[in-house]
Amino acid sequence: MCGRFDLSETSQRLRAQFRLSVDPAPFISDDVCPTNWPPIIRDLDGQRLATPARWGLIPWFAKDEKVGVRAINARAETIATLPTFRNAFKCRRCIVPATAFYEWAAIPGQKQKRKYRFAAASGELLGIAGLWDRWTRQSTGEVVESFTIITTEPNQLMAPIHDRMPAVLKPVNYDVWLSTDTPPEVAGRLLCPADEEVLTFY
DNA sequence: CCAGACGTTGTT
DNA sequence: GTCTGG
DNA sequence: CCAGACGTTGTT
DNA sequence: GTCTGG
Repeated sequence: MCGRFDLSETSQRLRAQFRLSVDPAPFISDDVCPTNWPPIIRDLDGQRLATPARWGLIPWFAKDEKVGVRAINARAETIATLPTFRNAFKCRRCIVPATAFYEWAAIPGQKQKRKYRFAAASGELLGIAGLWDRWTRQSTGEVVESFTIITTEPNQLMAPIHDRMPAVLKPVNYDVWLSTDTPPEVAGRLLCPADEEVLTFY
């Protein structure tokens, strides 16, 4: 699973690595949590932009935003059919940029879990597959954009630590993942566990 | 038919 | 123990 | 995901 | 909005 990550990059670096149309607003945190508003990457009106969204997807049909706290992750295996995610999977895919993500594992005999940090072996940013949605608060008309991180099976590096991992996209697939012209069944094939050599951890 | 849920993870 | 907030 | 709280009353 | 459970 993925419940915390690190995003500590300059706007210029974000723009370069994801070929954004403009520099995004600065955002730095080595401890991004659910309900925070990190930037997510989308293709909007022909531009590739990184703009803030709330972590924890609130489905457009939800009556209250509390629904979002339960949807910080979405299983790759079920996004095509679950009501909360299926429309987003068809036409609202995004990339969550991250310097690293964290996983925790219990250590036998110890009370506190150990935290592991996973980063790209290349030193570049990770592009994690996500879905987003737009929700309107009935009482005020306020529009809230939110997102979830897609998880998949662990690769061999992750397996000893955890039974799920975020779906890390290959840079060569960024365009296809973000394009609304890509059919969901094609997009779904991009959500496989990362190759072992892509990540390092400590 | 209406009412209520709509999710993942880890842990038991 | 379990829920809420970040 | 973890950290921190863990309440009631009356009013909208 | 749409599905599930009663």
